[in-house]
Amino acid sequence: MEVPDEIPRATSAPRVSRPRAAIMSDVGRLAGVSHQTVSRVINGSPHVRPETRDRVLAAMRELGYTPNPVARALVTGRSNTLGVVSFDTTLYGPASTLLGIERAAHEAGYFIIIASLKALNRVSVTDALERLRRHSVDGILLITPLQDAVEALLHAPKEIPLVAAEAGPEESGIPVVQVDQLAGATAATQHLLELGHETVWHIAGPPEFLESRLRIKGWRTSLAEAGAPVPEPLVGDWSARSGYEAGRRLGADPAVTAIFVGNDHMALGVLRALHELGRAVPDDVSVVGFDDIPEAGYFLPPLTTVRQDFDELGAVGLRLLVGMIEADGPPPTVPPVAPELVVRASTSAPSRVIRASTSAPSR
Amino acid sequence: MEVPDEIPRATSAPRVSRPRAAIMSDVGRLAGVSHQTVSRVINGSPHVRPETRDRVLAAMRELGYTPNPVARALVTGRSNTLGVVSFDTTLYGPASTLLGIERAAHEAGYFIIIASLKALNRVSVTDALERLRRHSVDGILLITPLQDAVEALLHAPKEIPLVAAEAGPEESGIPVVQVDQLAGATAATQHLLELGHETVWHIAGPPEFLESRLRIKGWRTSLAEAGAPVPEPLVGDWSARSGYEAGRRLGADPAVTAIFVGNDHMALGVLRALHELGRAVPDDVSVVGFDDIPEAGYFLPPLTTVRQDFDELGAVGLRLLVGMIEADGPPPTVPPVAPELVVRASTSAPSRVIRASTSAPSR
DNA sequence: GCGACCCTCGTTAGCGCTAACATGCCCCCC
DNA sequence: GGGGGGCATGTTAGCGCTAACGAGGGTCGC
Repeated sequence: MEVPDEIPRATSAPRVSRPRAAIMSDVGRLAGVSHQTVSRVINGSPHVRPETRDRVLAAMRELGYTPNPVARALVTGRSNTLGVVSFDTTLYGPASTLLGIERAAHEAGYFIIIASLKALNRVSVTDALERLRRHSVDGILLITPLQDAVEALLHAPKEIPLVAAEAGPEESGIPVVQVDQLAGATAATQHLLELGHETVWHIAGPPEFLESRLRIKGWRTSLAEAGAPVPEPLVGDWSARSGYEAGRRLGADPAVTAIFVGNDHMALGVLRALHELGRAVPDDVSVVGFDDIPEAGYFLPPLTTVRQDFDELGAVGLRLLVGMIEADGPPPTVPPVAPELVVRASTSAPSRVIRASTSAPSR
Repeated sequence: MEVPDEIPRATSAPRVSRPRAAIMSDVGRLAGVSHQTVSRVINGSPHVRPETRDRVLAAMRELGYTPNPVARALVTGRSNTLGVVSFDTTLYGPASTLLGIERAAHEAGYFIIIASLKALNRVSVTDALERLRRHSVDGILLITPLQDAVEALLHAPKEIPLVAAEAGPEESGIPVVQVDQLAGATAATQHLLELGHETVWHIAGPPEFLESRLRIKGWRTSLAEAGAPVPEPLVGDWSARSGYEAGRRLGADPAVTAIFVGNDHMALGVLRALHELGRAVPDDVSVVGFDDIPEAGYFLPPLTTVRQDFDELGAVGLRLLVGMIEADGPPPTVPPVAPELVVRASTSAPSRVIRASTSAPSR
């Protein structure tokens, strides 16, 4: 090995790695081969004699050598790094998806580099894509639940593999992974309808979110198919606070006996509003949420909700992306991840049906 | 400009960037200077005539040139990328801290590359550090709330700037940013004591977590200082479920009138357990949480809790790290982020004090 | 028995950039 | 007015790696 000399430097700058890390030629020298042969061993070339390979491997071990990914990226244009464009938010969905992505990336041997955006619009998404591309990521995964982002994707560069998560229909030609929102909303609405409720009210998420629209659509369709009246949906912003406010309004109307809420956090606010109004859940009003956050089972009462497996979603997205990168073929279409209705204690048959000012026993 | 030729390739592999991205020499050629001058312009060297600079800038714009960060990283060893070692979990604290880090990194012009770990132990942390280092990150931020991780840090490489978040005392000589756990636990406990409770029970987080220990310590000290009896703390795992179980046990004891819970999620479980046991909150039992998650204000009843500004914590940590990288000096000591007691509706004076089997009015 | 061919290596040339030195050139001073 | 000293630039040499080609030696065929 080289002398790990301790030459006192004139500059006080703490030079990185005093015992400078071994490079390929060091390994080659120690193993008595050229650096190129070392490269062959590392990249699993078949044209290396087994005993040479062993010598190289031993030398690598002895020197504690690991290849420099940056140098490799410079020449190959590949970096074993994936970009994730994420909407800057604490929202449960994107955060959990990110987690699933990370986990799967780690398993697939990729690093994740994150570009988190304050706003999701055409300019910011395009910019993030470009920055990531310049960092020579091998592919990019987008967590882009907003309509505006979809528009940016229409003009996305074609040279780099892209996968969008939670990004709605494949208008952009970019492969999409998503949870089946329609199925989820339908399951929630039908559950309430089957319980005997005359109709189901809805507190939706912000209209910019594709999920909001899809859930509204699923809810509305189910209602229409059942011949139930379709009330005007209220709109929240996913927060418990907005759910609380919507809950106060809805709870004041005695005709309301069943509410399908756009997510669990808003549902929590609804629960509190209903409690304050003296409306018992589920006896007076049934409530269904969406997401199945880990706490949902501990609400008062435990919340019936639609489970979205974000972790799985992220993993599916990542595997699709890695597949596109490594197989280099056309992206396969991935079926949406199925949501699951989790029935707990916030829903029951209506004890009575009150319409406007008329009250009558149900059925 | 070169001819962006469309030579049909023998290989069917979709070669990246057909109209190959401009490089420095392209810009130089167009501006009539050498590539080195372009480099000078980019790096803000003062030794460039203003009109030359303008010509170069114009050429860059015309070609849509952006420097290749990988090539730059190879030669400088710096990449404008920061590594984050994060405990693989959905825990609110680490997740929020990560978010704060991202936000601040973006502002500081850095990318974040994440190494998320399944387990936090010496081997995994050391390995993550090494992998990140090889990717030539400029610095590493660790979100390592576990004791085991601290031990790994003791043997961390010294060549690369490191900052630990939520990592307890600076045993390792690595600068740490954290929320003042002792102050938070003290505030919670004293609040309950001042309300007139004889003592305060505690449901702690897992003992591997440094925060758990610190909060126990703060709680215990406050109790001791007030001359209040110190009950044995129960132990949960941060989940609502574990809080529920601990709550069932504690709630069954009529002597328990005040509980300081290690985090809000467990507090939610406690609230449900108490509700099931017919113990009113706050009339029969007061409950204080920790974290102030966004939903805490919508629990039934709204939860009194200790607010930790994780977002700020992440930002502070990142700024410290960037400071270390760019100033190259010794890391300044950063004061812990102050927690804040948020009083809501889950705490009140005890309506009566019941000791073991004796009942007597409070004071 | 000799050319064709494959296997196993080595040598060379970059990837796109920055660092270090070299080169003119103008200005200024004694 | 000639040399020293900036200034603005160009030239060269890498960073550590892979790709492309080349070379030596053995094997096989006819």
